[in-house]
Amino acid sequence: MATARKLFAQNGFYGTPTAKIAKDAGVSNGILFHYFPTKDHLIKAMYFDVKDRIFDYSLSQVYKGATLKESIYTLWLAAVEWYVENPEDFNFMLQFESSPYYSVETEVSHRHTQLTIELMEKGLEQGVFKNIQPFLLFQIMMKMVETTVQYLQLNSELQEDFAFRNGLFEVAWDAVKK
Amino acid sequence: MATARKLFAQNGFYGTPTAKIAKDAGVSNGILFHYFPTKDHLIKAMYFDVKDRIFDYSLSQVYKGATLKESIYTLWLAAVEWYVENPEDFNFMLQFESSPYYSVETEVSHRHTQLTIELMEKGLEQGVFKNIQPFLLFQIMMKMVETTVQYLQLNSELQEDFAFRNGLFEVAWDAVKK
Amino acid sequence: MATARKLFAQNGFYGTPTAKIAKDAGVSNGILFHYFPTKDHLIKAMYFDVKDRIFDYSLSQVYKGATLKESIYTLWLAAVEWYVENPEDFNFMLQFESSPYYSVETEVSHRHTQLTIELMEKGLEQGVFKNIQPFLLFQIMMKMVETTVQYLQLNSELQEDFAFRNGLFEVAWDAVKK
Amino acid sequence: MATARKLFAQNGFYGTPTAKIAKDAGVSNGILFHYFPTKDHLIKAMYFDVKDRIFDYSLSQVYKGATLKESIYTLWLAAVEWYVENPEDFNFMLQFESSPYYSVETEVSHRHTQLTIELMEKGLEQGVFKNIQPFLLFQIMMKMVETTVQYLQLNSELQEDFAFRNGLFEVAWDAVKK
DNA sequence: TATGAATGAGCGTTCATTCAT
DNA sequence: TATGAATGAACGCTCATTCAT
Repeated sequence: MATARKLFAQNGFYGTPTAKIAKDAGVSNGILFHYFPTKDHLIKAMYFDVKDRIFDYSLSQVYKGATLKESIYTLWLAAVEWYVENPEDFNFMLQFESSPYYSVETEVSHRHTQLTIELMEKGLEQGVFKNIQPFLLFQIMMKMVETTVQYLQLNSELQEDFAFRNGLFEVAWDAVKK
Repeated sequence: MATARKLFAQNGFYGTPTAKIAKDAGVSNGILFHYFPTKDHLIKAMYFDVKDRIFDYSLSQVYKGATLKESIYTLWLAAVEWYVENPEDFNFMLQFESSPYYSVETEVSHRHTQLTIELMEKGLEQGVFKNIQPFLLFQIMMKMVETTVQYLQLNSELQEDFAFRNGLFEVAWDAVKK
Repeated sequence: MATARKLFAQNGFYGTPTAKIAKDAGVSNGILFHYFPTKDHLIKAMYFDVKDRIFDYSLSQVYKGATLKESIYTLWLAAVEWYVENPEDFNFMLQFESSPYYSVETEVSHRHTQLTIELMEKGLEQGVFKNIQPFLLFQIMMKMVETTVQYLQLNSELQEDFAFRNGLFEVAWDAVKK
Repeated sequence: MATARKLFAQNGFYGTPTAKIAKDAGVSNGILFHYFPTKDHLIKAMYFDVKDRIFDYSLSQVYKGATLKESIYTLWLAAVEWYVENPEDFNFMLQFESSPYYSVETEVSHRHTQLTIELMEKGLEQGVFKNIQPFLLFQIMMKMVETTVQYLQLNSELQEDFAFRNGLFEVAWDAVKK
């Protein structure tokens, strides 16, 4: 999957033959299909793998006793940082989410999405957010992650500029806060 | 191009053979390559075509004497409306922008982008926006268009709800305003 | 189809790659699938082609005013001769009829089968045949064709021995006659 | 071999991967090649296995002191009955005999074939058969077995109709008798 | 400007067979 | 004797592109 990630990032799903994935990974062509019955299965499995790793990283960043805004900030920043550190993951998700493989159901089923949506619901209860469905709030926040990461990729000198990131979190926060 | 748009929306760039485009369009396989030397040329031409049509529609909506916020609102709403009315255009752009065909240079070269960025610069001069580069402001606004259209596609009963759209414009506006 | 016939006879359906058929036929790999959407379509088309050619040859041999036995003899002998002259056709049919492609419905639908069965029905009406369903009578006769051709292939010195063939027709005739 | 027989009957030699045979038999993929060095060896071994079992069954049916016709009848009927009871064996033989695996030499080498041919030779000596080589007489009889079994498979309501079978033996007998 | 047959490189997948354990 | 992961050649089929007409 690591090899596939790299190649997909470089050439896209369709520009990457399974044979090349196997070759670059130093294994035989056939064995790929022993673990993933089809290329589509591989791609879907990679989606969950990325989501899982981001989720694990995010959990490692949150701490007990944080306020709601702090928690959301931590999750938001964790996603940004993960994608900046792992641009292949970012590129993969971008492709995946605008491909026929993606569905909202799949996304919502993941714990990372569920956790974030729960925080949105809490914010709605506390009256800190605009009156918008929690899934849409989630989407808005995540699109800001996307925008931020894309901009940081184009302007790599800003990648160490924490004030910049924090500024963009405030953009996201101002968007959803009442 | 209309046939290609429909097929690309249904099956993606890679899932749509040129032969099928030609067949569905009622022309011969060969003639497609008379007008577009390669499939890539077709795709790029379609990108500019969508952009052009959105731009024309947007211009038809703005009016002299509008305030800055009104102008931006008009442009923002025109994009949302266009994509809601022409979901194939939306689907096409989504695919295009996360494909290897897309580049920032291409996007910036278009008059639609340039016009919007000029408005962002004006807002910065007037001190109504946060201190963020105009291209990034543009991106944030456009991502909110994307988010809005996607949400409207999933919840089609909201497509006639103008208050909903206006509310989401305020979300976008709050994001960027100082 | 002629090239396919030759290769199928040598190596069987499964031992003959479509690429080899194309190459031996002096055409490109791809064009094969322009005329036959799949290898299976090619195989089925070849079945009807063989049947058609045997039928045409058989019709050219029968003559007006022949008695029932003469007519059946002519048909039987035409089949034997055709297969002896065209061993690839014979080999193809042998493979086809014991493959999943074959079905009784397909066979019965062909004019060659229908014509032969009609003669069997006439024989039943005239009381010259044993009381056996006409399709089974047809099968018995055809199996004797098969047996005869196989034996002639193994003993090629008999291929010019018309007395031998006639003798085997009498075997077939004795089998079904009352 | 029992599992292979079932799968070959359903999907043919080429439609049945060795992996599936092993899996359905509840053993590992590799062990198959411990007992049969190649798939071809398995198929050939299965051929002899079917022949052996038919031979054993046939011998259990013949009795001392039978006339020549009775002996032949018993052998013929034993073959028909075996194949009706064991359609997978029949299907297997049909495929095998029209495959590149089959050769006359292999067939003649089997005791079942030899025994039957000996009876044909005895009949020729006694002057009850037409003047035809014994191997060809054998083939004619066996083709009638084939025809009979195929017809019984298509018309299963006839499977208990012993008069029908006997009638078809008479067809076979009339074919070869002088 | 138009047709559609022809090309051929390339791809996803299969599967008999091997091999380390 | 047994496992099942690993191999890699091979195959059916696709499809962007070319070309004769």
